[in-house]
Amino acid sequence: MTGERLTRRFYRRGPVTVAKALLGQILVRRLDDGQELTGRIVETEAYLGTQDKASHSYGGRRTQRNESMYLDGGHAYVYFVYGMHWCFNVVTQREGVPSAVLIRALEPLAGLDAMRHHRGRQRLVELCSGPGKLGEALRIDRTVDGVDLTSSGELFVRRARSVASRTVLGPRIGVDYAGGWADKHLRFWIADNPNASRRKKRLHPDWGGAQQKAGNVASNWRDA
DNA sequence: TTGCCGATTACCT
DNA sequence: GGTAATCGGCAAC
Repeated sequence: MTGERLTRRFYRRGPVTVAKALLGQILVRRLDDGQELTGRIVETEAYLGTQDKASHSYGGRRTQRNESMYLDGGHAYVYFVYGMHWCFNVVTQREGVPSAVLIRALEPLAGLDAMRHHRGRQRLVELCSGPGKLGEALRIDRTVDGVDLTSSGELFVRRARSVASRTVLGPRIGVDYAGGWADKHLRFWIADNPNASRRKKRLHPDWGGAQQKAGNVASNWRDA
């Protein structure tokens, strides 16, 4: 019933590996009243750490806000953006190595009515199809920043029976300020899933709107 | 359907 | 004082 939970060993790998492996897994949020809200992870982004200009830990930056990125793999890194949204990340690699995976979209599975209430919207596809949306739908905020996903009862990732799906990759979203790092194909999603976040065309010679098969990721980026 | 823009605030320079 | 790993509404086409 509860299912197997992803372990420390899973999260301690590199962010690209973890970002791809998280696709298809089940994010579980248990509220104070015991209700379980769950969703299948359908879109992720890898943030490589100190060398990655798009990462909050670029150049070794360490502040009160991003402190959780320095925790051991398997902890939650939750931050506040644009004055109104909470974004949920899974910390990867070892303590002191500030890399993470942003969970960008879910396919809602359980607790749909609660999610609708939290979001103030009815349509399934509008509940968790974006990092800010899923944060609101699952009531993820500063209270779960730094939580250990390998032991917490209120937030963790359940291993799915099967994660067989065609996956694709492309540039990360909203990181245009990161120069060349904005164009690296470090976003991964399950092909044709209606719950993936919707973003329009991106003009860049390496991108051009085409999708690459995730199997080609090794030729672009891989964990050191 | 595409694209622009305001909302709103914690945190950093 | 400026900006941000976003979202949703609205105008124009």
